[in-house]
Amino acid sequence: MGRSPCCEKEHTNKGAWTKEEDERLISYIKLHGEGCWRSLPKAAGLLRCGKSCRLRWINYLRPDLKRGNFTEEEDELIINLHSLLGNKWSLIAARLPGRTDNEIKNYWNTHIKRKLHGRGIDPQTHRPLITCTPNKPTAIDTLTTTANDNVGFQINMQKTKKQQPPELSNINNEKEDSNSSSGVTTDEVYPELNLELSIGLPAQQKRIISSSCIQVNDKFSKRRVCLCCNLGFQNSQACSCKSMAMATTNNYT
DNA sequence: AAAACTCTCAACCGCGCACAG
DNA sequence: ACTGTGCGCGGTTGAGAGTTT
Repeated sequence: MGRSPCCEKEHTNKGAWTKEEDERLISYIKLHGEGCWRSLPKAAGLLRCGKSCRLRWINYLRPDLKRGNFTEEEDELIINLHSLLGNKWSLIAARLPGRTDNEIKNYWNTHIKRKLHGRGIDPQTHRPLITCTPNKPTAIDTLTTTANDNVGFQINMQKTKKQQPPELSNINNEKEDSNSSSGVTTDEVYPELNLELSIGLPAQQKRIISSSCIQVNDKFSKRRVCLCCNLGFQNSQACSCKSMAMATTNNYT
């Protein structure tokens, strides 16, 4: 059956917005308010997809947007929030008035990542890099990131009703401490932050065997897979599983 | 001067979730 | 319980600006 398209693509403009389109959108939203994005383009006389209108408004035309460079304080706030929330750009943006998720995401990818690498910190894990060269993450870093992000932790964020601020619960102190390179918690630096977060083990599907080994239970088989071995680090310092066989997809039931 | 290369960021795309019927 | 619709999110792309050769 498939999903119905969000708009009739053959009758919509794409690419950069013109001044006239911006003005139409602004004046329509000033008159009628936000919302009902699907029907907005037609009502506003725009040959645009509703999603495109929403994005243009939220990321560029909204009057409360703070344009211009990020301050040092904003930088540090983003870094701290990212260490707690990961790539949850909308949650991060919700705590930076006047900034959009898209803006923060772009800023993260173009500036902050580099900044953290310069400090010797892995931007994904917020842990010190184990580097061969000063600024580049190694395969081991990638491995650690993969294991921690995808297998080791599952971040549970309780979703709430629309339009309400997200409710996250119970910051895991252990994680926070390990991520805080200065030893100062986010609570101390940003007491006004309400970051409720809980972290738990992932459900049944995958289980950590050792730091680099995961157990994968899928509908075909149960098997152990060593990420180190798969990346060619078997029998090295990076790999402690001492079992090349684990790198294969042999069943381990 | 211009070609090649790099960087930035606005915009697009596809997916998942919530909700109404 | 199921299905369709709309919205919002995160990842990715690509045009254009800036820089280097």
